[in-house]
Amino acid sequence: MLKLKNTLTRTLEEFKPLEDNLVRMYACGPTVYDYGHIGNFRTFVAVDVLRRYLKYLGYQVRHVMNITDVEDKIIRDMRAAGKGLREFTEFYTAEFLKDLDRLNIERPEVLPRATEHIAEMVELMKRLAERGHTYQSDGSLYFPIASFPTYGRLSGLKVEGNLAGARVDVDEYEKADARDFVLWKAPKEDDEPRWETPFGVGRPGWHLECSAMSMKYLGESFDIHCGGVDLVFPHHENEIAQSEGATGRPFVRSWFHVEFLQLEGERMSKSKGNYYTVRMLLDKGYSADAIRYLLLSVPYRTPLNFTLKGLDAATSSLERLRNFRRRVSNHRGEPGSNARVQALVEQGREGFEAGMNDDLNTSNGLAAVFDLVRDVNTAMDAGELRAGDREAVLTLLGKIDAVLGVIGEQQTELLDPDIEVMIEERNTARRNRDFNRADQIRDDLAARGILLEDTPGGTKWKRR
RNA sequence: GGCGGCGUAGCCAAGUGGUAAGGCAGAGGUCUGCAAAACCUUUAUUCAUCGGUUCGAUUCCGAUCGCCGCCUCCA
Repeated sequence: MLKLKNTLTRTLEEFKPLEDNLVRMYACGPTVYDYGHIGNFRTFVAVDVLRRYLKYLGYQVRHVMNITDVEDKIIRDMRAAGKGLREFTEFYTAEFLKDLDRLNIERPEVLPRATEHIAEMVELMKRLAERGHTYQSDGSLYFPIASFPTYGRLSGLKVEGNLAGARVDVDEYEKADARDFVLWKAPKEDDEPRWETPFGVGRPGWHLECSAMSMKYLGESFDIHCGGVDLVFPHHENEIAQSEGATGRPFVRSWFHVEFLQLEGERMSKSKGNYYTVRMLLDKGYSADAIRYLLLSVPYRTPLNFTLKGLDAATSSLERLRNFRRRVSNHRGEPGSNARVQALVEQGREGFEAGMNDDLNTSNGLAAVFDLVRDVNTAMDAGELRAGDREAVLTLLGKIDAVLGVIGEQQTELLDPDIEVMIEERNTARRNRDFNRADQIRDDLAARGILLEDTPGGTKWKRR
């Protein structure tokens, strides 16, 4: 039984969808004005592991992730780039999607763009206006938090306390109360993107987008809402106020917040150059799989220290998993199965699920996988693995990797004929105890990225 | 100042009121012509520091120090 920690209640709760077998989840996506960095992608990988594990458990998943394609920084940077809004945001949206693919992050079922949902936002504002949750000031529309008594429940920030004392001196808009937030923003300059609405000309506030789009695609109440911890306040707090203010119904059952990532023990900072994009790491020769592995190897609610040394370790760990699968695949065993090995497989499955069920504790899930690797390797060394066991191990490994998404597809490509010839020539040399010749061929192949292993079942090869 | 996360071996880290998972790296060994892969052994008398509760605390409580996040449309 999957248990998830819920930021709203601050407790570990048994997960059960509101509707039968369907899980409706929303994740706050990127603001497309620049390339994403690995801190951003920690969150998206964590959400991906969540959705994949839900599917592993047999749920159908409807996952929505917004693309914020109109916002202050976008406007600032598109001007600097001398581009139009659409042209500018399409570029970074495409780059974002490429990074999702590289990191083997499954596409959400729906990827709505804010600028394509202005009508829904207007509808939402109408409902809020009817219920007394809006006021107009200086051409913009605001949400008065005094109209929503439970404001602050998610973040635990007391309205009378910190919020009242928060710094508000450089506010650009006229608000009745410094804590109120904007729903619809009047343009500040002539060339800003804008839309005509009954609430005036302007563009949407960030919070409004997420409420409008999540409810459009998932309904007024849904199961899980995801995002980085930094979004708890004010973004998610405001989403709750807007959504529940408009519908009078509970917005989200469970809030899933991913902790921050540190880089080499320090805060990530673009201005200090202390950050990595996926592309930057690929250019350094690291694999996207290793990046994904490192990002998901630490439970999502724990701070993660991302280091290049850690990436090396992740690369080696992945290598171990792949070697294992290759070895099992190549294993020739007697027909039938061995009860002891079958028990190991069952133990591995249970261990993996126990870890994942505990609020997606991937550290413990992976520990169970590595225990399985060691125990099955030992069984193979002892000649205890039979054909049925091989299938059982591979099946389990496949199911687990459908969640982790790091091991990847089994290598099935064929070698070039001339390489086959070289391997054969080397084996002939070995039989004749001409080891100099044999080692020379092995070195030549290694230079071409083909690594050899001499096993009792013959010479095996792998790339890289 | 308020709220929250964290501080465990060289590195990344799990964890529980009863005596420290897993991965990487290191050392020794088995196997191998040599490798590779794999396996075995080994690497924290100790879990930031100081007090307290307890038969017993890394795990609970208090204080202190340090890192990170939010309180400003930043994952």
